[in-house]
Amino acid sequence: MDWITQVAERLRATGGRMTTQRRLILETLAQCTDHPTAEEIYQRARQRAPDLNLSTVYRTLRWLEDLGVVGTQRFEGERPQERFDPAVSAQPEHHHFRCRLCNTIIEFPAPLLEVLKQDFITHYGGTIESASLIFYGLCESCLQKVETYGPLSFNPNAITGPHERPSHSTGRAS
Amino acid sequence: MDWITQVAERLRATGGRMTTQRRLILETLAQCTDHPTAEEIYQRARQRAPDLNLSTVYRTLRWLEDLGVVGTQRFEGERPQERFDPAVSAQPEHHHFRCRLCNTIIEFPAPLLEVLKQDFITHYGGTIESASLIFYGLCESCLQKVETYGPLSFNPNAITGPHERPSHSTGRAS
DNA sequence: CCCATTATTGCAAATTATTTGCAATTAGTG
DNA sequence: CACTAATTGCAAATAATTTGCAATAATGGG
Ligand SMILES: [Mn+2]
Ligand SMILES: [Mn+2]
Ligand SMILES: [Zn+2]
Ligand SMILES: [Zn+2]
Repeated sequence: MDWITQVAERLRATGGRMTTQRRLILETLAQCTDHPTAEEIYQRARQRAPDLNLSTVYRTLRWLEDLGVVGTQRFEGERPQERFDPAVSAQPEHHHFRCRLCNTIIEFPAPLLEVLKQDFITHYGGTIESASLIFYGLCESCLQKVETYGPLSFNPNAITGPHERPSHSTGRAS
Repeated sequence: MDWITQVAERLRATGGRMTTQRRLILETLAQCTDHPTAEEIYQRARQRAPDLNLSTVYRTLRWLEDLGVVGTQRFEGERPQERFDPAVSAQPEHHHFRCRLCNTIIEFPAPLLEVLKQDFITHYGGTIESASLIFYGLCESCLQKVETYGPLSFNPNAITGPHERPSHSTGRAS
């Protein structure tokens, strides 16, 4: 039984219905190797069903989030938008490195984190149910480029557009 | 020389001006022991200067962010709003635990994280410039309560209001 | 296979967080 | 004290996400 059928069954079990849209979104997610935004998932899915609606994408994603089928991530320095992580079912506890220049994301396991969790609990008590660890820096390839060509002051892959926060302005004229 | 004067000097050094509003916001931040949102900082500061404007708060916070005087944090399960961290200058590398029930945040140092960073770099190369680690779970006191009274299905301290995401709804009637 | 029930969709409008343009104000400088 | 550029307040723009509702479609039973 494949992933989609599995999810579908969990859905049915709670009185939910498997619809064309949901199947499409699941198929789209299954093909992701990245951490797309709702909008990106919407655009990818829409290529096969142009009348799919963004609300449906959001609703489906929230539902999958509740089911633990997708995770959500927010990365610093980005527009305040949520990114979805279809990989959580495959690798339940993985963490993220994000390159400040090319925005590449590397997923990695961190078994050592358990020690940190234990450490915390010994000091402060309580329980830890989940953890989010994000490293920010330069990926190997960007590091090479910087070493070769000197520091880049700009982000070559930066998403541009209004409502960005490129380098701070208090309003003074340039 | 106190913290505010220090920040003020850094500001001057780049052609900035120290204004009443900025001083007020800095004083407000200096008194924070938590991780307030822009709105919260605005409300606290406004008690002393009712005509302070929220835009000014945002602009000042972004400026402080660039200076590395405040940090920003986003916690899972919250409204998608940014929280500001006035403690970064005092404790440059500290991390966060957030209680799922009472929303308490505990700050803690994690020197062991260096090992994890090294581990990562040995595997994938590149460099790590910063790291964000957040633990989610139950704080000691909530854990006690749960053990005594049984699991609470609701969050006693939850921020409520529209645009929340309380427990997922696909739109079906209840 | 068709019907009834009700979950789900598409659409448009609402919400909320954050940013921005601009004219009026003000800090810093001499 | 006057000048100039930085900053503010205000209102409006932007953008991500959610929601109400009528129309549509999935499921289960007859
Ligand atoms: Mn991932
Ligand atoms: Mn903190
Ligand atoms: Zn890179
Ligand atoms: Zn607690």
